[in-house]
Amino acid sequence: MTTSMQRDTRQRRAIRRAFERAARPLSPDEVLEQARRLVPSLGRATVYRNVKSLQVEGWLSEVDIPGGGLRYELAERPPHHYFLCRVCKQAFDVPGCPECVETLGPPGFEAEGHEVTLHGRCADCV
Amino acid sequence: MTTSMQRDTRQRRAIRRAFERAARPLSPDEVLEQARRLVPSLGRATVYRNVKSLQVEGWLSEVDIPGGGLRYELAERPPHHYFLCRVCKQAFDVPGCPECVETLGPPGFEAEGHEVTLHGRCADCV
DNA sequence: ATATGTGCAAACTCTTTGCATGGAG
DNA sequence: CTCCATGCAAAGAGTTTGCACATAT
Repeated sequence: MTTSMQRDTRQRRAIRRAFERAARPLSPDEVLEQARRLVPSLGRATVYRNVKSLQVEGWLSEVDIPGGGLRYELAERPPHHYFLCRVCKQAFDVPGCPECVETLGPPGFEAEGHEVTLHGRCADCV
Repeated sequence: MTTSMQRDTRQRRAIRRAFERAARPLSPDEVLEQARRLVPSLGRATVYRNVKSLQVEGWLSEVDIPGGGLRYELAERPPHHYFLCRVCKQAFDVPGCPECVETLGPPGFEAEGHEVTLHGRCADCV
């Protein structure tokens, strides 16, 4: 079981760098592609392991976008939602959060959180 | 390529029955379990093929719930959203749809639709 | 020096596809 | 009787894990 990841390796630095440079949530493949520019020999499993451990440390948060698979982004950001482009398949941040949402739950259900995802075409794909 | 499915088989009837009886979106495994009560020999691939073709016919619609994988439900229902219970992993319908949501998109982005998912504990798991 | 992280390959989960057989029409 | 749909098993996508070797400390 891998949860600690205390050592500062080239691979781990390259993965962190990818997120610091990205303005949007990244999929594991996007992280691999970006980080391989710095460490070409980087393996897929290392990306998965580091993304998982950076999550446990609270540095990354997981974003599950309907129809878009898993993504990750810096955890420090204020609560917000996502826009998935159906043309280029990239995910973007949407600032703000409609307060009204959690009151929708059926009676007797206890809502602890919510996700809102828009989909359509991004500014570059319109 | 399977898209037509014009014959009325025992398997297909059992799969339709499962959805007609369900009050909530069903995962492929839930469909298999329900439909096997009527046709024990039913195979997984048949569920996937029929669910796909019932979708193409417009009888089912696909529901992709963050953290909950793919589900399907009768297409006839009015637009609504979902509640995923983190304890029993079942998905439930949430009536209504906050109008405010699609205006959130960044400028230049064209939103064509949206999903809203609540998560927490359902009435049975509170 | 030594324990931890990496890279590869195999295992796993979920879904799709190829093919011979069973059954709807 | 003729094709189409089924069931099985193998193949794919995405993710996780076991193990020997490399390397940060």
